[in-house]
Amino acid sequence: MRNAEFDREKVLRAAMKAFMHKGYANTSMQELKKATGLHPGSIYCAFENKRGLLLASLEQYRVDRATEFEQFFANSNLTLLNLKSYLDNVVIECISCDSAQACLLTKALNEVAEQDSEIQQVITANLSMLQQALAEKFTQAKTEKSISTDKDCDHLARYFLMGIYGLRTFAHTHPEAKILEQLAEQLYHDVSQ
Amino acid sequence: MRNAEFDREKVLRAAMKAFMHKGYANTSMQELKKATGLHPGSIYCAFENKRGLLLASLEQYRVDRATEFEQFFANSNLTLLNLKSYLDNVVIECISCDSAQACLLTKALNEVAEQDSEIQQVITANLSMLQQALAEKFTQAKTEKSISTDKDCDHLARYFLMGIYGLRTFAHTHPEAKILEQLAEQLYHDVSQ
DNA sequence: AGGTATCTTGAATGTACATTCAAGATAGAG
DNA sequence: CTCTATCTTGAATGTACATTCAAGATACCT
Repeated sequence: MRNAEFDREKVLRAAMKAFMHKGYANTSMQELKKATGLHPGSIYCAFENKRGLLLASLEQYRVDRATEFEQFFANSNLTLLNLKSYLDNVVIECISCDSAQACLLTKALNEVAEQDSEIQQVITANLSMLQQALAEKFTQAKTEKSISTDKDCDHLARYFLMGIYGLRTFAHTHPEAKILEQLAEQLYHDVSQ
Repeated sequence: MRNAEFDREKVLRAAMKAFMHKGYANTSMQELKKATGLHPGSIYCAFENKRGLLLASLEQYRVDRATEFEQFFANSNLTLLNLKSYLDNVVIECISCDSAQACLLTKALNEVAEQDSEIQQVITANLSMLQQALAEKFTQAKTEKSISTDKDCDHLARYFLMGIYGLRTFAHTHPEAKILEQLAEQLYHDVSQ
């Protein structure tokens, strides 16, 4: 008997980073080897192939993001303020201009989902989970009386998420802090008034 | 003497369609040959290489979209209503689920701009032009007294564009007409109130 | 300490691709 | 009608890639 030597989570996070930085097709096996420290043989043994590595990375991304999400809402009953923090964090990621901070889900959605319905489904499921988690937070904010609008919480969550997608794309061409903050500010206003 | 036989605009629109559908890296020269009707040699003679074809396609896309944009604002003094029509048209394109109706600029921005600063610049310039054109329309809507907000028109244009980016991404996972229309409706409301 | 099952390694493989180029075709000039 | 400059064709080229696999290394069990 002998166990694998590598740390699966570390490997997947490295692969995630590489895919986010250069995209799926443009990340060669050699680059994945360099990024993960795993030789091709090991990658194929552990994940079947490059596509399997992407699928595993997407799953790890989901887990990591879900954890991160809960942390934003852990320390307070002021759910609406936490939603603001969550949004501010997106802006910070956008400003950092670190392409490794992009969203693996939207990146992969643009590049590979069109050609691969399984990956399409995985990504859609992940984003739907995020959307539902946001809807719950909006519902909570309503019961806390922080939001007085009569709009549907599912709708608010969708609009908020749409804004985040838009913000990320916008940042690709205009990564100026002030402008992104202004946009986020209005988005926050429009979902909370 | 002898002139080229192919119609440059037709070829570029076919290439555009192919790139929008499958992305840049995943569209092989063979597929481009099938799409454009041009043999590899002709493509290389006319556009230098595959990247040159993308650049030329991006330029044709800019021209086509600028024409289309002006048409939306040609027939009326009710600029605000025309902005609504423009937005509704984005929703219609999203609903059609025809990936060839996606936005070549955002698609290329996601896939290649990160690795190629010239293409990055071209796309950024194109999107900035659209943003500025939108800002002018918002200014006009204000002088027509259709908009009473004291918000900066440049800001309104950016927010509107951000919403469109978000809408397009959102549609990839939820191409349901009703939901997209609802989101567009709120976006319109938030920029026009 | 020895045996073995499993993991790791990285060179070898085949494939798919962008790109080239020389032969063939054709429009227009004279 | 002939000639030639230019365009068109598509097979040939070299490269870069994902994937495989057999040899080597190593941890665990007895």
